[in-house]
Amino acid sequence: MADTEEKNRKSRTRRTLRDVAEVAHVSEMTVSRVLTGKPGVAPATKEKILRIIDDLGYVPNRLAGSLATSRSNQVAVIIPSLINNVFPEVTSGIADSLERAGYNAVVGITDYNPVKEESLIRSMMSWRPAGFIVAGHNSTTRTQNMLRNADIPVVEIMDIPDEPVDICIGLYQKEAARALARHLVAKGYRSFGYVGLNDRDSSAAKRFSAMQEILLQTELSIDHRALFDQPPDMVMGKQGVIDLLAENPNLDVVVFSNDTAAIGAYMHCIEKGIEVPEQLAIAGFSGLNTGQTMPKKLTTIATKRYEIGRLAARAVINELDGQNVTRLVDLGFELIEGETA
Amino acid sequence: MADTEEKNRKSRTRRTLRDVAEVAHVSEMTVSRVLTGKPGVAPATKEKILRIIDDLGYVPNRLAGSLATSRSNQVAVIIPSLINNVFPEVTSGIADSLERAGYNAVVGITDYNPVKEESLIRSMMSWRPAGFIVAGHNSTTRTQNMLRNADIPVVEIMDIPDEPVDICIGLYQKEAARALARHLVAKGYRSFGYVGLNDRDSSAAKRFSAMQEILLQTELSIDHRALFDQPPDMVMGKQGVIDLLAENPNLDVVVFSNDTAAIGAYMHCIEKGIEVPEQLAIAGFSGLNTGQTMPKKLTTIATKRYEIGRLAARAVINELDGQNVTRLVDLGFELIEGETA
DNA sequence: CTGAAAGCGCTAACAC
DNA sequence: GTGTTAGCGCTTTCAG
Repeated sequence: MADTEEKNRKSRTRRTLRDVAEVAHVSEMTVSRVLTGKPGVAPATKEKILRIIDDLGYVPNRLAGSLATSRSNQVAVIIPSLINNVFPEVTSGIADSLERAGYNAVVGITDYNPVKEESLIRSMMSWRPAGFIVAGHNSTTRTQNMLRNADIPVVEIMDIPDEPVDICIGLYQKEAARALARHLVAKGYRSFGYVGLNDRDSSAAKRFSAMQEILLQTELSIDHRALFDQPPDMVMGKQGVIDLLAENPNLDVVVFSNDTAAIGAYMHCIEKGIEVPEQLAIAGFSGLNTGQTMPKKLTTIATKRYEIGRLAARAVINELDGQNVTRLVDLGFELIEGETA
Repeated sequence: MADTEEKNRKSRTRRTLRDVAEVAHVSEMTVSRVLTGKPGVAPATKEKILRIIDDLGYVPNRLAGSLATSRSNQVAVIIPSLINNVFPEVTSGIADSLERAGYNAVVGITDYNPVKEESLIRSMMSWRPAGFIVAGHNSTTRTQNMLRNADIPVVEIMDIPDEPVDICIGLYQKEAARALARHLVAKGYRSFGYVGLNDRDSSAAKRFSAMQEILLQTELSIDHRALFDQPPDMVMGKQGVIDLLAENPNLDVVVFSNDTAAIGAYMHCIEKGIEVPEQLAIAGFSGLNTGQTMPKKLTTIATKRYEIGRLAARAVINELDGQNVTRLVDLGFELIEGETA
């Protein structure tokens, strides 16, 4: 217990630079220099100041600092959901990478709601973060404008949009969806079902229409859909497949908007003795670990989630550093030809 | 495109209250009143100001605002990891609940590292957040002191610690672990294995020792452990069970520090034709959806993750509002007697 | 209903 | 090496 006098009583008013300066018999500037690691402070003074800072339990006030410098170490991160397993992974990549460079992530969750997204971004903008990383592009026009007019790095991730605000890092969702559709057609499936979140999830919607396109080329189409109002988790995947089979027992294959839902459906099949893929094939999207650890590996599209996050954070940092940053990074995807489709 | 003059050129220097005030021919104070929703502004003036704000695309600077008021709408959230499925769920609960009250979550990830935790908390503290929500208590003494001396609400979540900093919401991990241990003993298992993260995960460590205590009462003990250096995911759960069985093929039951790992192990058993629970029983911890959707429901301890998050956020908000807040909320746990143990 | 003055805690830009 | 001055953009307080 190295408490100085004040014991554990919560200090009514926090200490300031001034307090430190007074105790050290130096000016505030000198303390500031020590704090910001600026050169030009005598080693002895520096040491004394550091000791006093520690003694006093002084914590700098970055509100004041940032206001004065108009620089911040906070990076705003906007994601649709944390329940959809994809986003914790990209967020981890972002947070790890930011943290290594002394930045913090301020995470906002839009719940796939464009209105929420807009107000969230507006609110975060008011903290004057160093940059923005945005996943999901349900963006309203106002959101787009805000991002375009922000004089800070903006990185869009996951889906590469048609008209990027600035930097973007991810993959062409449509291409990925097409690859999956082609694979399924080639495998000989003919009667398609789909389970996903409703149109709020624009990335998934994009993928769905891309798959339709491909199927139509061979006079096929996804005729049966089970859409939910929440990001599909395992329970919904299961429910989705039940609904679809009730609607059309002859379904060949069901595509799920994410792996988690697909896994739920697969579990259901194991339980009910439905042979996968002989009786019913299953395909997901994401390439989560979970799907690849199942007794039968899930057929899916693997994306580089952690890596996307990591690179997005790097892009923000490098852009702030004035380095040359590639505006568009396509990390691609990998079709995992598993055993479920 | 409702851009006023400046088109899409990024405005070099952001607009300020003053800009708005000048255009509106009023003082900054009047604009400020409108912005903060304070009464005492003529409806006409108010309307005009609002229009101008919109035209100008003015975004308030909360750094300045917070500095002036020493109030903030940011709540710092400290969690060990986003990969461990438990934390996205509590974080969702927190974010949802905060957002509804106009607050934002600033999420920091400690990676189960006390040193990182300390520096993270210090860094977040310097933003003068409205409150702190902390999960995981690997806390160093300095961390504890920082939190104790912060004159803002601090809520510890998940595990109820022996010496709470202030408010805490969660469950007694030890009790939960004991309940599980008793169940397994009652079921007749005698040869125990354990798979988990190493001691960095203090909650899991706590649970482990609590289980040992119970087992020792009947002259049993967990003799075989597979510890990893990362939060156990499915792949590790699988690897863990392989390692343990290699070490001791007569193992009755393996306890995993989380459901995800347990599921990985279960998948392995299905694959290898190991009968669960006849040949090998499996138990997890958390009660994730995934485990309960498997063909055989996972035996585990269910915790109220989303709810803990939700209540933690409410506690911060209510405390800030000066309402009476219960200092200790035990949300308990539920032993799920699944089919795997 | 509106405005003027002072200051939140820090740092940039100069002096010395 | 160190100090002084002037703000960053907002809000509080008090006047009118």
